[in-house]
Amino acid sequence: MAATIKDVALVAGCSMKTVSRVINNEPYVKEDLRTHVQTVIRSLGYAPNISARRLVQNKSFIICILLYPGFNQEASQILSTVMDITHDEDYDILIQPYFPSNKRSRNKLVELIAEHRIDGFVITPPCDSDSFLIDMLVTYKVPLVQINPFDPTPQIPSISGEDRAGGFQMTEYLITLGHREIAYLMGSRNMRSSFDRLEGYKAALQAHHLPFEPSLVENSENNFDGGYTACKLLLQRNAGVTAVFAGNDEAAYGVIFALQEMGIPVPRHISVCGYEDLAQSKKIWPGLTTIHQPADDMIAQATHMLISILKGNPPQKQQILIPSRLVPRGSTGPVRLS
Amino acid sequence: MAATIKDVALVAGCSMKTVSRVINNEPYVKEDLRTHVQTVIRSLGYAPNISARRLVQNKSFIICILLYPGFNQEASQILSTVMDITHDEDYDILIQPYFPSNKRSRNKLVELIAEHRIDGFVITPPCDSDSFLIDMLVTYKVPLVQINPFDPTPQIPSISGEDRAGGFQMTEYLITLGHREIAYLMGSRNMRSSFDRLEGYKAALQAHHLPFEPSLVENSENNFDGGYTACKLLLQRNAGVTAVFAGNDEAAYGVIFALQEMGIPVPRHISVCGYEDLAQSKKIWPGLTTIHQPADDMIAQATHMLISILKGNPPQKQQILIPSRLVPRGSTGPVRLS
DNA sequence: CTGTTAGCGCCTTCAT
DNA sequence: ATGAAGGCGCTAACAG
Repeated sequence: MAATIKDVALVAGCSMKTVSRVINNEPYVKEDLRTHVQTVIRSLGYAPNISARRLVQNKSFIICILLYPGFNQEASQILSTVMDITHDEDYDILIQPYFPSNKRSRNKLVELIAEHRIDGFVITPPCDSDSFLIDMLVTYKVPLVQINPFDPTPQIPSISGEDRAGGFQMTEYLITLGHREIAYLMGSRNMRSSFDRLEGYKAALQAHHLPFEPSLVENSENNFDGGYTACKLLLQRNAGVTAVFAGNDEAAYGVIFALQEMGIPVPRHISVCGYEDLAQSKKIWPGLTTIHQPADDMIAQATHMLISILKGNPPQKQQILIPSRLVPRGSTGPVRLS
Repeated sequence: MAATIKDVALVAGCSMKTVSRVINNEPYVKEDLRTHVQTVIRSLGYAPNISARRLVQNKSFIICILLYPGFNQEASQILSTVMDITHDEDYDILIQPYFPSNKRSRNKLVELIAEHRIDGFVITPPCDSDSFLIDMLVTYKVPLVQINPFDPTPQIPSISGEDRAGGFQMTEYLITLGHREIAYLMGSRNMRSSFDRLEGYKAALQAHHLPFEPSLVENSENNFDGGYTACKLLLQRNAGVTAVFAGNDEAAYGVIFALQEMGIPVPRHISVCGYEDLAQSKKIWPGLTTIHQPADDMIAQATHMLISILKGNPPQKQQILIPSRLVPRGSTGPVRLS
C-alpha cells in the first residue's frame, strides 16, 4: 500500500504533525528537520491522500461549472480555458449540464451540494433563470459567481458583458455602411443579453434618426437552426432587408447558410453579423463580423474569482463588466446601390 | 451542521450500520425498519458525505480524461458527451489537458494518480505517444482505456476507428467522381490514424490503377492553419490538383478558406473533404464531405467501458473498432471537364 | 519549534 | 437480521 503520514513520521523519527507541517509548507519547522523530512517523503514515495484531507477539512476542493447543453460551439473554448485553470489550481473543476427547471438537473444539483459538498459554483445563462438553483445555493450558503445573470444582485458576484453597448456598436456600424433595413434576431427570452442587445439596437437606430420597425425583429433560438429558420421567415416577410444582426455567432452561421442556399451572396446582397466571436468565426469564409465577447474569458474570470473567494479573498468589485469590442470581418459590407 | 449517519441512527433508534445498509441498498434489513430509516433520513435531510466514503473505501470515484489541448473543435462535442455521462453515473469526470512529454503535464499526472487517487483514465491521441504516461498508469495499476492508440496492446482496452477503411472509402469516392490528382494532407506523425488513412488512400489509388504521386502528399498539422498553409503550398507546387483530402475537418476548413481566398470555387474547381464529421461540418456552406467518426462517440464508449471495468465487469472485447462511414456533402463534386 | 490527542463520517469485521 | 468496535489518513487544538 501507499505510504501514509504515519510511515513518514516513523522513518523520519518525528511526529505526524511535523510531517504535516512540511507537506503544507507551514512555518515552525527547523530548516534541517524540514529537509530531512522531505528526503524521507521522497524516498518513501509518499503523497498525501486528498480524500482524507477533504474529509477532515470538510471541503471538497471541487468547484462546479453549470452549463446549458444547448451551447455547443462555446463549449470548446470553455473546455480549453477550464483545462488551463485546472492545470494550475488546487481545485478540481467539474462541468455539469443544467437544464433550467428540469427535475433531473435539480436532483443532480442537490446531490452535488449535499453529498459531494462542492465548494462553489459558476452559473452560466440561462441556468440562472431557474430560481430553484439560486435559492438552493443561497440556502446552503454555497459560494457562487454568476455570468451574465438575468437579475444581477449586489450580494452575488457576477461577470457580465456590456450587451447594450455591443448591440449599439454593431447596429451603428451597419448604419455607417449605409444599411437602413437591419433585421435583428432576438435570442432566448430567459437571457438578459437578448433584451439588452435589442435595446442597443434600438438606441443606435434612434441616434441616427431611423425608425424602429418591429417586423424586422425576429424571435429565434440562438443556434444554427434558429438562425437558419429566422432568416428564411424574415426574407419572406421583408424583402428589403440588407443586413441581418444575429443573436450570436452560431445563429449567424445559420443565416449565412440559408442565404447561400437561396443564392444570395454575402455580403454583396446581404450583410450578416453575429455576437460573441467564436474561434470558428474567423475560419468560415469570408469571416464573420461580430462583437468580441468570448464566453471562455468570462468563465475564466468567474472561476478565478470563485477560487479567490473560496480562499478567503473577497473580490474588490462584486460586479465586473466586460467591455464589448467590434470585430469587422468579411461578412458585412457597404449596402448595395441598386 | 449537516446530519451524519450517527444522527440518523440516534433518531431512528437503530445502529449506524443499519442506516448504512439502508443508504447502500444492502440486504438484511427488515422492510419496515428500512422504510422507517428512510423516513428519518428524509426528515433530517441527511445525505452521505462522499469524502468520508472515498476515504474509507480508498477510491476517489473520479475518472479522468486526458485531452490534447490542440483539438479545439472536437472539444465541444466531447464536453456535451461527458456531461451526459456525469448526469447519469456515480463517477465524477475530470477533464485534464495533457501535452505529451511536457514536464508540467507529467507532474500533474503524478499528482492525479498519487494524491487524487483517480480511479481510471481515458487516454486520447496523441497523449499515448508519451510512454511515461502509459508506464506510469501500468506501474500504479490504474485502469485505463485508450482511444486510437498508436500501438494497440492486447492488455490495454481500446477504442479505435477504422482509419484505413475510411481513407480508402473517401479516396475511392473521389476517384469515382472523376478525380485523378488527389492531394492528401497528412496529419500529425504521432498519431496512428495519419498513417492508416494514408495507407487507405494508397490502396484506393492502386485498386483503381492510379499511380501514387508522393508530391501530392503534404505534411501538415491537423488544424485550420495547417490546412490553410498546406493548401497554398500544394497548389504552388502542383497546379493540376482537383481534390484535396484533408487530415481532418478542421484542416479542411483551412483548405476551403484558402481556396476561397484565392478565388477558386469549391467544389466547382477543387473538391475538398475532411475526416471526422464535426457538428460544424454541416453548418458551413456548402457542407463538408467527410468520414463520420466522431471523437465524442469514441470518448463516450471508452468512458462507459472504463466505468464498467471499475465496477468489476471487464468488457467482452478488449479492442473495439468503430466503423467509418462516408458522409457526402456539397464540398465535393465531379471533376471539371476542361 | 515540536508532539499528543482526538476526532472528521463512513464502512468493514465480527459478534450477537 | 442487527449492532459494536475499530480504523481509513489526515489535521485542529492544544500542550509542552
